[in-house]
Amino acid sequence: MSEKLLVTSALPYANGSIHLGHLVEYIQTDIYVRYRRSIGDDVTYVCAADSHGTPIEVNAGKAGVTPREFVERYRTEQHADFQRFGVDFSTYYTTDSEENRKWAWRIWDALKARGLIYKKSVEQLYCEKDARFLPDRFVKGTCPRCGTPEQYGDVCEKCGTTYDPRELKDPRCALCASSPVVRKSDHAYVDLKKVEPAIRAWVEGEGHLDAAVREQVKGWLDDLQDWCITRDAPYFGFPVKDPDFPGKFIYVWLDAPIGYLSSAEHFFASEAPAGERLAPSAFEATYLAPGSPSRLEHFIGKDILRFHAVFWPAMLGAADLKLPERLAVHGHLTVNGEKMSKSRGTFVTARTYLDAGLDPQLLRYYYAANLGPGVSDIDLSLEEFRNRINADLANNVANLASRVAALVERAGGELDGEPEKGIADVTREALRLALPSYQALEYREVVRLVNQVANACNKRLQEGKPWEAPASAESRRLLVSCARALRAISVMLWPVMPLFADELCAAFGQTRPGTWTAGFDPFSGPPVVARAKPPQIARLDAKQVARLVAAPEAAPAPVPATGLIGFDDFARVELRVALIRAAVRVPKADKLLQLTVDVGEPAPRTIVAGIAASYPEPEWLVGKRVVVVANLEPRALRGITSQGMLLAAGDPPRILQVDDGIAPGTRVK
RNA sequence: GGUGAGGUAGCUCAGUCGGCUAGAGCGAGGGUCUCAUAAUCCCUAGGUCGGGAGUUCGAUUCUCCCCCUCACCA
Repeated sequence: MSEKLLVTSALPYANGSIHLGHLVEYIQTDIYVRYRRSIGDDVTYVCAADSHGTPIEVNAGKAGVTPREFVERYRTEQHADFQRFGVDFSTYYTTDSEENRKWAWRIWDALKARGLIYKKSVEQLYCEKDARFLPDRFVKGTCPRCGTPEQYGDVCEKCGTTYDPRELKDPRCALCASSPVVRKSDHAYVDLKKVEPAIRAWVEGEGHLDAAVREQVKGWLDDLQDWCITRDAPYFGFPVKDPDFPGKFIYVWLDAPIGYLSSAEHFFASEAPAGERLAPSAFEATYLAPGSPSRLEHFIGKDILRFHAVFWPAMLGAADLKLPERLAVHGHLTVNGEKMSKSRGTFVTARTYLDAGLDPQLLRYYYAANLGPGVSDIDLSLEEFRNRINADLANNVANLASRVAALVERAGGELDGEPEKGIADVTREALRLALPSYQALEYREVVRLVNQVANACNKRLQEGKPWEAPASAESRRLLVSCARALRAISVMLWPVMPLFADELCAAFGQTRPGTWTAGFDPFSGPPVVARAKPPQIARLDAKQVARLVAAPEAAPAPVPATGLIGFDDFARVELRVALIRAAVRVPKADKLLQLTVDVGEPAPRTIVAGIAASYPEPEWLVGKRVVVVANLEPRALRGITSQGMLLAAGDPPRILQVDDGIAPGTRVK
């Protein structure tokens, strides 16, 4: 009965922080994964940082670190953010891995062996100063149609015209502002027309795509354009091994989806629990081979549909791998009805949400309440968010739990017995309908069902007035009915709000079934007791929600009038003990020393400190222990990236030393 | 310009394989209980189902034309 699934969310580009728009997808996927696990399926949920491409290569350079370091920083941050929102990946790997290199080369070879790759010479803009070809978004110029200046190389924001970067008037390199020249280069193209029938068969296959999406994709298939899969150096990515394309790199969009496979392979080979590991060959036989006993499901946003519905099946098919059982496509997030925008302050990051003091489960609930299987955008209206949470969770569900708990307490002892028919019918029906709704990604429907059950209970309490005689047989029966209906709510809501659901069940001494099946009956089970206070959902007020869209670039955190800071402010500063390994003067700088310090991490850090005046012989510092701010944003001083700051005092400043007994890396509290 | 999706109560949406008085939740107005988080529960919306034409005994649901919104593409 139980199925094996490999489920993926799109791989976030390791070039920025996670925002609420990303979270629509990861929460949608995570809810599905949890639903599947709760019905007893064996789900591996794979994700990774998409680590290649020109923007990463360029931005790493600007930050003064290697692309690999740059990517790793974002990968770590992204993974932590996802975890805070309850997104339960089996693994969060990277596309810049040996496994992925191997898979990318294998798929290239497969495309080649099928005769799908051909060479074409193309003209592109080339910046002689930076010695690189310029991708569309690295060119700025004047729109050839409407004359608007400062437009990117692919599309005019003003008039919406799309064009070739070569058509721009006064093109400029976005990096150095010099004028690019046109230069030719040979590139590899995939001849998609040759595999069009196979792609079409998959697209039209039952259950693979939502109807509206399918129509969209079929439109593309009628006029397939070939796909360029190489890029010129400098590029952060895998080199092409094929001797026909010397010096070229594999385009990031070829190796990104391959990251699904390589990350899963990596998980089974080295991260899975000991008893569940699979060697690459066994993994492939179980999850990737045609006819293998598992489902492959991808969740993506509509913006990357073409890559997943056209290119990806072509790649998999060429490599004799099975095609996905489902491609679930969602719409974008708007905030207060508009595209997220930094200038309007509606570009809300995961951190901003958490910093506003909001429970991540509330966002999960709101998304669930608005998510269906279609591609329509969902809007995070602050007003609606607040209404939804207050009306459904605080007033209806959590308040029901709260009143039932108080009454169970007054009824005394353990309660058991047959439920009231009315409540039982509504509840069983809701459970029955919730299963297929989850399967169909109709989370809106599940949320509706949950509220229907809570509403039926609230209504009966109002009629039955069990507070007048809590210990009477009728009251006890009603309370058992409500407590167990809450158990059903816990089961239905668990994929959306796992912590809340677990607490809800436990509060009445109830349990969630190990496996939620159609046969599960919430009305037979352990007796109802008032074991713990049920979980609370505090009503949100407008002020709290408004913190999400606080004015952009707002004044630095307002210091309270007293000049005091809260503990939280202090806790955000990560102070650690560091051991100085080396210290040298920074050339042409009177005050700066470049220090190499050990802060208990695998690699030492470089810190530039303005303490040279006090230490004419920098070597004296070697072996000393100091305190550094470890989570300070890296900053370049005199061309050297300083990864932190050390505490010093006086004028000229001298270091604050630490006892020898304290190990490098120890957190200072 | 092409392709695709969509336009139903103030808001978010459901629905009709053509048919009795077109539904839900939220918001708003009025009332109610007091176990509960000023929560619950009850009543109140009369919306040309984007516009027009056609098919039909009958269309919001089918056909055609038009308008508008969104997405993708050239």
